[in-house]
Amino acid sequence: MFSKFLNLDKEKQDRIINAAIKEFAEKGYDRASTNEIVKEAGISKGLLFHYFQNKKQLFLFLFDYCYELVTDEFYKKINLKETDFFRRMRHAIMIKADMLGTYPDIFKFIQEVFLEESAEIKIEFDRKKSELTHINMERAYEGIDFSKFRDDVDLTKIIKIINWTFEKMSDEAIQKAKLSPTHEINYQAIQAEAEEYFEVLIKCFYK
Amino acid sequence: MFSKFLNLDKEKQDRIINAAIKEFAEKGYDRASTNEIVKEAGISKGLLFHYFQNKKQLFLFLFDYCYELVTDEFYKKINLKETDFFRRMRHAIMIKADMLGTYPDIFKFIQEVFLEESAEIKIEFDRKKSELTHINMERAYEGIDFSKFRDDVDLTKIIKIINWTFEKMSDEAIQKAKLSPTHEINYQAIQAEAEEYFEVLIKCFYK
Amino acid sequence: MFSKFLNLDKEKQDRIINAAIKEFAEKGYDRASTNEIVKEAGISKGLLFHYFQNKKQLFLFLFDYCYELVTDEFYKKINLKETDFFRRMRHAIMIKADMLGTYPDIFKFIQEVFLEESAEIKIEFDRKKSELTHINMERAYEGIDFSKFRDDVDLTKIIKIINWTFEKMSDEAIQKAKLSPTHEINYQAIQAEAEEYFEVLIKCFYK
Amino acid sequence: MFSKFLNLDKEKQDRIINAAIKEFAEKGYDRASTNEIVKEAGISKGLLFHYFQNKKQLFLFLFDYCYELVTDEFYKKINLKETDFFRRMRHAIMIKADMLGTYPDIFKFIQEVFLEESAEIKIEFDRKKSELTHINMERAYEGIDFSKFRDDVDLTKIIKIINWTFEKMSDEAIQKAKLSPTHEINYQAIQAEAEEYFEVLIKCFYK
DNA sequence: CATGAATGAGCCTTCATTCAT
DNA sequence: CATGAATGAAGGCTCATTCAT
Repeated sequence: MFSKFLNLDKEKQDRIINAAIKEFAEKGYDRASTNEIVKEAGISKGLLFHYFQNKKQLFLFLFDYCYELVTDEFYKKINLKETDFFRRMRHAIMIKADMLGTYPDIFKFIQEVFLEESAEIKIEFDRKKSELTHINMERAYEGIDFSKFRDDVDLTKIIKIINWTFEKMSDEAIQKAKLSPTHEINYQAIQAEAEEYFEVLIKCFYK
Repeated sequence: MFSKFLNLDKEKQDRIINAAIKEFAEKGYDRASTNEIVKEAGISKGLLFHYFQNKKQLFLFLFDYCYELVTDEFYKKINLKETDFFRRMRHAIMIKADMLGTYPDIFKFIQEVFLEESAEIKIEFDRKKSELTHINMERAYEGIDFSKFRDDVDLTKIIKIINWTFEKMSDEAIQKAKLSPTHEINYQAIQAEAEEYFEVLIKCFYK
Repeated sequence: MFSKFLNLDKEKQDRIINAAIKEFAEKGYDRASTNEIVKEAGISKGLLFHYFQNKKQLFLFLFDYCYELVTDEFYKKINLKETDFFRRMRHAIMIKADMLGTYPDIFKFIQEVFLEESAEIKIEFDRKKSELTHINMERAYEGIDFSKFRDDVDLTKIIKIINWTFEKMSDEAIQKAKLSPTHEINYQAIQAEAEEYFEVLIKCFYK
Repeated sequence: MFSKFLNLDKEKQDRIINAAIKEFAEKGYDRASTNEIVKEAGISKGLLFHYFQNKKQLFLFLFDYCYELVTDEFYKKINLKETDFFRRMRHAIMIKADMLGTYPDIFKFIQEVFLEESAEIKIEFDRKKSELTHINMERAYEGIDFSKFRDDVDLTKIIKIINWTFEKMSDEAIQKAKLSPTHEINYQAIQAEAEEYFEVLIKCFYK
């Protein structure tokens, strides 16, 4: 599919990828301009469409690229030896926060993908997005000691509730950041808040 | 502000409102075309801008319109005499599911508003959206008997977790519907799933 | 032609005239909006077109109105007993400067008329404009003692040169004002400069 | 800035330039339609904005283009060896009259620029225009023998008066032409009139 | 492989003018 | 007289995509 592009020298690939991610992250799918992308990447109009048939394909490629990059990085860092659910989750959250600092554009792009409702894009992405969500946390449960959870209720439901809690918590943090004057996310505050939720969840869901 | 428009005969108002809601719901703010709206509404280009100064104002009006309609309807139906948290919530979910069937475009539009990231719209809407979210459920807690909840953990956190759980559950249902061939939401299945979560939550969060 | 309009009560007439002059003065013929005029005048769209068939007729009416007002005022004030050409001219310049302070919109409007090149307006106004120019100064020569001018050259040419000199001088002053930050015309400086030109012209053109 | 455009083959450049100059000359900045320009030039809508970011930039380019063309041509033809002020000026006027015949649209466009009051254009052009005015004649004074002028009055004022005289004379000629049925300028008549003014000015301003 | 000129439909918005009330 | 809803052509401009070179 994108083999032509992948045969390019890495430096040019990166220039194009970064330019495209930045533009999509900033403006969203519809408003993103291929013109701006080629200008930023320093390549010609035609070339972009030579490698990626059209805007949609480019977006699709970028999504897969980011998906892989983020997931790889995450699993390289996560400690699968830690068997306590909450300690593992705490670590995962810290890793995510860290990556958000290292690859802000990529995260903004991914966030953009999740918010993107552009009709042209929606259907084919919805499956991908739900996959990614599942992986985001659930794949990370390898080796977890689930026996600590109370066993009078359905474990999978508890896990879902916990995940949803932290997803919503981070959504709220992003939302709050958007309303603040600096638009900056206060990671320390999030961490602190997360700890408080950890406490509640442990009390209610552990034996 | 929109007094000119509101003095129109109801039938024409509705034609315009419905056409606009449909277009925005389908395509999102950026891609929605005022051309399509006037064509669907059967009015002239100029008239739309006679009533609503510009696209943004139209969107704003529509948001307020839908907000009011949905909220009014909801509070007319909800039984504030029911003091049990989970029974009240069960009722609220049923009402919402009902309204989703009655006003599908309006709900799609509201959902669109919440996903909307168009730079032109974002800032002024973010506040409105967060207000609406708060109201959506929290205003509905009037008269609730909170003494039933365990008191070894922060009550507000529990409430948040519960709300988030049902929000995410319904998000997932919508998501699932979009991936199905008919795009139809299976309300019965949702109801059943909700009951299962109710059970878990009651067990864990009530005394 | 405009008898319908002239039968209105004076107050309404004035509201309309002032609103229209202001709009045309500010934006020029093309960019001036009849919408703004009716809004400012507090009348309905239809009424404006009831009195003045269309935008062009309104502009024409306004021109005649301003022309008359300015000329009347000027001849009321000018002292025709003064027979010395330059003293008379000095007085005329002072009167004009005065009126510019009293009726800034009207003067801006007249200036606008002179600069207006809008194809729709041009032809029918060119004659009027050249008439007005002639009157502006030349009608004011009644009773002037032209015997003071040297008689080895054509008197009419001298008069033209003198008029042109002061016209261009004031054009330059307006131009200079436009380039300054405050956009304000420095009348004292103009007066002073005029005196210097008077001196030159008297030396060269009087016997 | 306009390098894209300047790399085009000359023939297409000319088609665009001529179409644009003609449209602006005829209708003025505001009323000029980019639609008309592309139609006349036989190019697509997009292409015009590919070369010139927007209408204003196009106008700016055209101004510089005309300015250069006219000035270059003028200084190629003027004889700087002639030291007599009035003989030099007579020559300059003849050259200008000549050029007006060769490039009527360009001159109409330049005249248009000078009359242009469109708010969008005004500020950035006012400086340019005043520069051009200064150059128009004053740069042409190199090597002039000013000792022939009477020295009991300020020389710079005399020069101004002379320039203004010929500027106004030519304005009047253009004005007269516009009122005539054929719209044609009678160069012979202008020449003759100019000679008469020369006589007056020489008598009054030379020693 | 690479360029960037060229396309043209589509975008939102403005506007003078008309006409039923 | 007076209103203001209604019209629809025209405005400047953007954009993904194509194609001759």
